[in-house]
Amino acid sequence: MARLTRKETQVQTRALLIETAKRLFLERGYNATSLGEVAEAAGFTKGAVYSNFATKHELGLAVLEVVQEERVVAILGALGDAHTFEDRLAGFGRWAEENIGDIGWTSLEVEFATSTRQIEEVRTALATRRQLITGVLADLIANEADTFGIELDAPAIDIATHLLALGIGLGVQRAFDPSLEVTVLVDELGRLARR
Amino acid sequence: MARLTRKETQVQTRALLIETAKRLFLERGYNATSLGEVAEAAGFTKGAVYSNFATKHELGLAVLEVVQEERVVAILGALGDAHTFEDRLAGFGRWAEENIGDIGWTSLEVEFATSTRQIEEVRTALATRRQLITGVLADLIANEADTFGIELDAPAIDIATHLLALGIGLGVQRAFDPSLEVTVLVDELGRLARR
DNA sequence: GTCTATAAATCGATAGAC
DNA sequence: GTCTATCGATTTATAGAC
Repeated sequence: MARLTRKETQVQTRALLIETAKRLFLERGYNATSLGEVAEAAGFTKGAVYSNFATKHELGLAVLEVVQEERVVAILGALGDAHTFEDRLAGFGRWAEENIGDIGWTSLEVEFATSTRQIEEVRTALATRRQLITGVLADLIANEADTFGIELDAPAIDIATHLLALGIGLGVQRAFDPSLEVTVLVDELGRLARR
Repeated sequence: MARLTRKETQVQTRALLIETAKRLFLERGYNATSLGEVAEAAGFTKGAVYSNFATKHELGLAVLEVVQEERVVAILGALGDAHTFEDRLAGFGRWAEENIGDIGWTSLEVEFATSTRQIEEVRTALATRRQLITGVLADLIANEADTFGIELDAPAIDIATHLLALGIGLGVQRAFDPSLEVTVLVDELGRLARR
């Protein structure tokens, strides 16, 4: 292993801070987690955090970026390499049951978004990312429809918006009421796909 | 005007505190509003708040209760006294466009729910209220379907869960991205109703 | 029941040494 | 770039007077 350059160690530190913050934010929530706790858990002090992130919400944005990327990758992976539409739908269903509102992805996104709504910089960043993610999901839907010869009765972007909102709404409610089933999301996807 | 008894003045104070807190929570958010600000804006001091509410989240729960009641009443009112199904649907559409994610109802509910997720007492209270509201909405849907002879292809409770989640998801996203249209909700309602 | 005063704790952010 | 030390501001919550 070659010695790391300064640039490399900084990238490493930054990544470690984001990873640690992600874990703590998911476990305890954004507001309930202090920068000091993040720093200590990562093996640094607050100074290291502020050397890499100007403010707490900048760290929050970085964490959210990672989380959202992972979520997109997870959805793609959930569809798997199945070759029939039913199998792919089933794969998504299994993923949804295990992930919607369970680990806390949705809670974190939503807590962060609502808690920082005063900060214009954060608001626009979240809006941009929302549009990006919706677009990716829409492309995925359009591609699935094309592959399996399904006719969509609404623009893919509308269906994506619909499903994303449904997932957020179910996830945030499920976080405080685990009795809420997410089957409605899977059912709806099947319905949207078939009509 | 007869002189108020002690009990009456306390009820009045409590109501005034809730009303003031509601306004500030909606404007600035739950976390960003301190109890001192609430007390001062209502013309009291923090002592008065703590005489009526044991903790901040207890005040938050009281505010949310009022907000949720108002929301249910508003939905009922939005349907209006129209006698055709199309008119009632149109009334709901107008209400949705003006209210979903605009004033901040959804943001407040969601911010409060996610920020207090550690507090078991709050969690169960929110879960109970969620089930209650979903039930009320389900009854409303079943009643509308019955009145206008519409056949529902899913249990009313599932449709209610679906619409509520959709409204929350759209509202929370619209709070930070006003470019998001809510027509998808109205469209979906019409679709759910007709099939 | 409300007010005054204050406790007690925390947190985000900064300054300066290394 | 990271650490130590600390500031400064704020907050929830409490104790005691009225």
